[in-house]
Parts: sequence; C-alpha cells; structure tokens
Amino acid sequence: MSAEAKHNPDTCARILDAAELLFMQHGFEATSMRMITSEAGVNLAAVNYHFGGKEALIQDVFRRRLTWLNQARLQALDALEAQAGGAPLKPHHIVDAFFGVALRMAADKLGGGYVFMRLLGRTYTEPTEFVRQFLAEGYAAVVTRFKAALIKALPDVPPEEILWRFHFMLGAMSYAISGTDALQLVSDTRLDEHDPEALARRLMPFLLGGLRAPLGKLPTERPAGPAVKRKRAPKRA
Amino acid sequence: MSAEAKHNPDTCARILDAAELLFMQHGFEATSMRMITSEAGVNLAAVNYHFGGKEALIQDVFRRRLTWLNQARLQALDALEAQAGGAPLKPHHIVDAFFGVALRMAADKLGGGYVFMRLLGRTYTEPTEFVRQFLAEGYAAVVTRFKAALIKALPDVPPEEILWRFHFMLGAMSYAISGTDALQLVSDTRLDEHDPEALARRLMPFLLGGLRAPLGKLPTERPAGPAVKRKRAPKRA
DNA sequence: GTATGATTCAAACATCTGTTTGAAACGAGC
DNA sequence: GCTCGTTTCAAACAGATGTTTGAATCATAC
Repeated sequence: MSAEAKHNPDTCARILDAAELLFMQHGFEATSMRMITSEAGVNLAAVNYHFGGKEALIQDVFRRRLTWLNQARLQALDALEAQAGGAPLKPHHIVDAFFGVALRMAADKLGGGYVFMRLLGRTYTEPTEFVRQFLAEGYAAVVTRFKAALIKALPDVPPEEILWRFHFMLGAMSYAISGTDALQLVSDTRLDEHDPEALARRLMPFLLGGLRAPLGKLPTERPAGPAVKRKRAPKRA
Repeated sequence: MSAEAKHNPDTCARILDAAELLFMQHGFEATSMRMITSEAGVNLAAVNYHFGGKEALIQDVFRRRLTWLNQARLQALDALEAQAGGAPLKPHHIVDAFFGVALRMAADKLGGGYVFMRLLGRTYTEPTEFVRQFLAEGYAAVVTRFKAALIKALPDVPPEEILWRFHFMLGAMSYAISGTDALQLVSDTRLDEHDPEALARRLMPFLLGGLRAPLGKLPTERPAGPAVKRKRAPKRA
C-alpha cells in the first residue's frame, strides 16, 4: 500500500528516501533490503510489512515522484496551449515544459528531487522488465501530448524524426543530470556544476539546437528499388 | 589473463560473448556466473579459471572492444588532422570521427559490436566504482584529443561549454544505441530502426545542431563581471 | 606406451539474498 | 486496570550468490 491509510508514514518515508538514494547509487539489483533498512534505520522486515516486497517498493519509489513530475509537465503544456489559443507553440517553450520542469525538479536537492531525477535517468537504460512497463504506463500520455505539440510546432521535421529527436533529448538530459559523475569519467577537469540554473542554461540550447537541426541528407547513391546492391558503385575518388 | 597466452581461446571467447550479451541485457549484478557459463556452454568454474573472477571478466569484456574502438577514433582524428595540415577541422568531421566510428561499430551485429555498444551505453549511467575508473583510464587520452580538436574548431564556444556538450552528445548517442527498447517505452509506435546508416543519419544532425547551438543567455540580471554581454546581436526574427 | 601440463568437471564452500514467522512493544479507547 | 489493532523486532527460512577444491579428462611430447 502506497504509504497512506494506515502504516507509519515516518517509517515509510524513511524507507523510500533510503531506497531512492541507494537505487540511484548502486542500481536495483545491487541494493539489498539490508542496505535499505539499515540506511533508513528501520527493521529488516519493515519493507515487506509496509510495501509488500522489493518490487513493490521500487514501484512506490517511482510513483511517489513520477506522477507529480508528469502532471507538472502536462500542466505546463496546458498553460502554453491555452495561452497560444490554437496557434503552434514555439519549440523553445515545449522543450522547457518537458525538460525544464524536470531540471527544476532536479534542482530540489533537499526535497530529494535531485536524487530521484538521477535515478530516473539511469533507469531508462537499465530497464528491468517490470520497471520498463511501469514507466511506459506513466509516460504514455505525456509523450503523446508533447509529441503532438512538437509535430505542430515543427512542420518541417517529419514526425518520425521528431520522435527520435525526443529520444535523443532524453538521453542528453539523462547524462546532464547524472552529470559530473559521468563527466569526470570523461575528463580530468572536475566540473562541479550542481547549480541547476547553470545546467539548464547549458542544456536547453543544446536540446533546441539538436531538435531544430536540418535533416540529414539521404545517401546520395541508391537511386531506386529496395537496396539492390549493384556492381560496386564507385564513390568520388 | 586476457584470453591470450595459454587458455583455450574458444572457451574464453564463448564466455566473453555470453557475458557481453547478458551484461547488456541484465546489468552486471543481475547477471550470475551460472547464467554466463550456462549460456556459454562451459563449466561454472571456467570463468574463475580463465579470468580469475567476475570483476576481472567484466574488465576483459570491455577491454576486448574498447581499446579497438578508441584507437579507431584516434586514427580517424589523426587522419583528419593530417589532411587539414594545422587548420581547424570542421565540427562535422570531428563528431563523425568520434560518434560515427562508434555507430559503425554498433552496426556490426554479427561481430558483436552492436551488443557491446549497447552495453557501453548503459554502463555510463550505471557506474560501479571499479568499472568507472576502468573506463576513465581508457577514455582519458581520447577525450583530451577530441576536446582539443573541438575547441579549435569552435572558437565561439567556451571550452567548458564544449566539454558539457560533449557530455550531452554522449548521452544522446547512448540512448540512440540503446535505441528502440527505451523508445518503445516512450511511445506506442514501435520503431524498429536497427539500420545503422539510418540511425547515423538521424543522430548526426542532432549532435551537430546541439554542438553548434548559440549559447544560452545569461540570467538577465547580474550586470557586470566576466563575459560582458553586449547589446544583443539580433538574429533573424 | 608413459609423463606432463593444461583444461574441464561435479561437488562443496561460506556468505548473502528476499521473505516469513511469531512473539514482543506500542498506543489509543474505554 | 484491560483490550485490540498496529507496528517493531530478532530469528530463522529456503534459495542463490561468487569462489574454491580435488579428482577426472584431454592433448601433446617423449
């Protein structure tokens, strides 16, 4: 049961906080119940008592913040569309409604939004089957709405291309939030950029630049037909 | 020992292939020795005999392909710089030397490059401590070289910004390769785009668009200090 | 043939995993 | 005082984990 009705709310919250942090740091499988309960300062059996098991705990960790995040995104989009009154939105605003909201949530270090967004970022590429399906349900409505808005806002970009670029943007944001840990992997200069404003100021132009980039050229050769490989098309040389 | 000298090379290769695949699918912690050895069709003790343990196996899984990948990247950059003869390279070519090489490796489905690139993509955000340090060593030289080339090629973008955008590009590529699995999470329309040429044609423009995007405006207040912003160069509306 | 070293194999190692249990402690209502 | 439902707790559960062991098998050289 999701931390309401009966159940000690303090114990539940402590478990959720500890699990969120440890899942972010070590992943689901590498985080044991004993790590969680000892970090939370509760008895080992508490997780099974309050949540029912490890899988249910994982889902509640996401549920606690993901519903809020996606609702905030939809509300931001609603506000934009209401203000525009039928006219296509500016890509800049759409991107901000989706990614800006997430970045501002990640800015909330004390409230735990920061930890959660990092957890969410790494969960995209580490999809345990039941977690993937769980995430898919929560995201279906949001992605549909934003995809439609982007298609309307970018009539020059084919819809299929927009979906891919959406995907690429998710990747860039995920890395942006995972942030310095992965960056120091890639560079000796440690960039302690945990200022969310600055991060948004870096990421947003990148996302928009990629989203509105001119389309890639089709391969010049291959004139017609389903990829019949002819003798050996001589390239320039 | 890294699959050379003594040791049955067939057994070692089968273990590496199985481990690579299972690590990509389930992650390191969730993949047991018994899964690996049974998938490879070898005895349970074979991993410890040939590699010394699970951690050493993980490192060899990466070593097998990562050194080749990064050397190919450096060679591509070498060729570009030799051809340019001191002149700054075109960003398009630098990006292709780094990400294009990776995408072409990912295109090698039969040779295992595809599985490996997906594994590598998800490993960035799932950094077990010892794996992170291991990756950092392999990447240090490459990133240094490419960062320098990009700084030279993009004099308008501050070096720090370039490093971040490098990071964002890594994220986008990681998601691009993790590809459809995460995308179907985000959309009902299944995009079976496993054609690497098409993927590169989608990703490259996105990366370049992000890399060359105009800088984000500083917060409007904060008048003085470094980076004095002059009036505001008006672009086309 | 035998001898030697590398490789495989089944079995067991201690330790950790998620979960369950039943009794103890708690807190409010009366 | 007592009772009742909720919550905590230490202990144990069966099963899986990575690793080790010592004998069996193999290949090769003599």
